[in-house]
Amino acid sequence: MVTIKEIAEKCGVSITTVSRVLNNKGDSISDQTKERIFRVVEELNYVPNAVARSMVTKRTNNIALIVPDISNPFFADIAKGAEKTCVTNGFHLFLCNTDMDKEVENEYIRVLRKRLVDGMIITTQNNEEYDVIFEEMLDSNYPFVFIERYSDKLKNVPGVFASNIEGAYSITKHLIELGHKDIAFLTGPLVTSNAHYRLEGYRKALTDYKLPINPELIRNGNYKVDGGYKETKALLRKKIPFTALFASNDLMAFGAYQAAKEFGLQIPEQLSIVGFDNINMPGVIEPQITTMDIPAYDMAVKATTILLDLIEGQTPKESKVYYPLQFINKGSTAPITEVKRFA
Amino acid sequence: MVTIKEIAEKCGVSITTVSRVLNNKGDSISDQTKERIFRVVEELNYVPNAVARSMVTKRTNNIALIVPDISNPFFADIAKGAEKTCVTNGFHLFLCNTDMDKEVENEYIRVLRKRLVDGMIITTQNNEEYDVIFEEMLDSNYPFVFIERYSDKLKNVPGVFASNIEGAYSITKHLIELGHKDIAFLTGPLVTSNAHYRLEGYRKALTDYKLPINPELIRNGNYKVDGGYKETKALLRKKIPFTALFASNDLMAFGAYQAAKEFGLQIPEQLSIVGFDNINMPGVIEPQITTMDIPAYDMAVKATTILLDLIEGQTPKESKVYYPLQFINKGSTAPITEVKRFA
DNA sequence: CAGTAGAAGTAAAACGTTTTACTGGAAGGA
DNA sequence: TCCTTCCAGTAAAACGTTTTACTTCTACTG
Repeated sequence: MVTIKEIAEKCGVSITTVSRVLNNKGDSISDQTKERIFRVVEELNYVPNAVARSMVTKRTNNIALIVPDISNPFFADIAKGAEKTCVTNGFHLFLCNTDMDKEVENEYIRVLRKRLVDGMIITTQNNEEYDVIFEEMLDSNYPFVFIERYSDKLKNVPGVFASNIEGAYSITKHLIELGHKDIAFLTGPLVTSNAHYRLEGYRKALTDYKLPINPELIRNGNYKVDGGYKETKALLRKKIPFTALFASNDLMAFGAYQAAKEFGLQIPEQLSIVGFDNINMPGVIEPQITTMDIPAYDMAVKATTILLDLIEGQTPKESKVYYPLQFINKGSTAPITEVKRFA
Repeated sequence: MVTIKEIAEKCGVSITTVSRVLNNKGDSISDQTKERIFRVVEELNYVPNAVARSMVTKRTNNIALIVPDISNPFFADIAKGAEKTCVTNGFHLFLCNTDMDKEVENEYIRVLRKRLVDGMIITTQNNEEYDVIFEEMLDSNYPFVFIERYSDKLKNVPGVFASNIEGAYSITKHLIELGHKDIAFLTGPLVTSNAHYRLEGYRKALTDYKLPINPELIRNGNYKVDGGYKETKALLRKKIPFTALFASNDLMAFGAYQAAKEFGLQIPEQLSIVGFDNINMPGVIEPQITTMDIPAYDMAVKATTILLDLIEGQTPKESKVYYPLQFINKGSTAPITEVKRFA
């Protein structure tokens, strides 16, 4: 590797001069010298060592985004928002995919925290047992931001959140108003706060409308297609009657749809299905799935902005932001009057 | 930030000792001292600075994977394979998503190359104009590997490739053998080598079977759903008759499917559709789309293994690997005899 | 008792930059 | 002529580690 020293030698100047020129701080370096340096840099194909640079500047200009499942378009949107914001601010984004594995998530956090990136954005996956890491990071003033990860113990961490309770409430209400009484619910992985909140919204709606909560209709999913499929199959096999199903995210709703189809059910005539997230999926099902839109991209932009403020040492204008969700009717629900109940 | 120096002072030992203990090189440090050091490290919440460490070891133990479109499940699979291989080898993977933007890709390469990562895996997106960067990297011995990116100018870069020509040939042959003569083709972005090869396979099959190549049936897509949709719509609107459509990847095939459905076409009765990649999509369409399976995960594992070898300074056993593809019939094609030709 | 080996540790260089505080000389002004 | 200012540039410290080569002491061997 060619270093700045070699450039300096070859140019017959000091390394200070080279450094200055290369960093555009050469207010008092003659044009000839500058030119000569640039020429030699080109010639020797010199690439400054960012690691050495970071050591003295204490900056990498990189941030990391930790996501549980990059194949979920919801997180792909988050990634895009974060990336865009980074790029327009001279930062770079490293994406870290944990595959919903706590250990992997933690390992990433541990590694990244060693100053490899200037800060991180962490999405979902709660793992209370590891909250201590965040407390340490908070103590040592390491900049990080949450997206959709809430913990009472970590109230002071800036974050960006969807109004999950309200969202789940309103989509459940939609089903109730169509006359549904037996509404199945697929949770997300209960290690995440949003999975809890969505369940809470569902429960609250049922309670407010004086409908019983049937624990048998509530099943634990994993926010993935296969989970939605499996749990719905299980529900259908058990023959507990239900006329609507609320999957905590769209991916599971897809799985539920598939399971229902295989069971020969017409959607929405025989079964209403709703999801959550409003992900942009190429899946060409008909009808598409009614859902709650979460402004993932905007949330990511906001989270990144907050993080960058933190990195610059500024207190961000808002450090906790809640986003309202929007009901998107795509036709996968129907009034119960039309329901031809399946056996 | 607490440094190794502070730990050393608080323990009343030299920093050498601390470093040794922390790196498990303390073959000759007494157990008491070790224990004391660990206690103080814990107490002060010391996190070694990876940047400083990297500077002397010249290693980061991180590699980067650059992908054009992380929302494409094909690349999500690649990412998983790479990540897995990294983790089992004590490395970490940073994912960089370029959104198919050459400039962004290049910026990433430029930044990463400054020793922020020990090497990189670069997938698709050719941009000949920038090949010079790779030549430089080759010259300076910077470790990198291609997945599905081929350039004659860069023959010496190790890489892992799908047998695109053969694959495209055989799936086209499948259509021809069903009696199709007018087979539309949606290309990928022609800045990628694999888009070219798939087109070549298609052409070759037509030629071998003495079928004319109709340029009007070949349209340039972008490997995304919207591209498949748009180009298929355009084809259908032009009323140039075709009875089969070969989309260069599954994402575009989804778009094509959607377009065809909107046109009221039955699939496969009125239009046979095939894709490429065999991505694992939740889209619950029926029939699913016949495709060529590319062993993305395995390819990524291989590419990562090669890269890690390179990083360790070993010459990898194989530095250019071609993977055969497998035809997967999912029922989206039908013999032409059944085709009720659309107007 | 001299010599040696091992145990437990240390001082200092090195990694490749940036940055702070300085220097030598030329030009300009009084 | 002397003083000041500006220009063009430099030396050296600093960043936080790892690593090489060394030291000191104790215990053991013959």
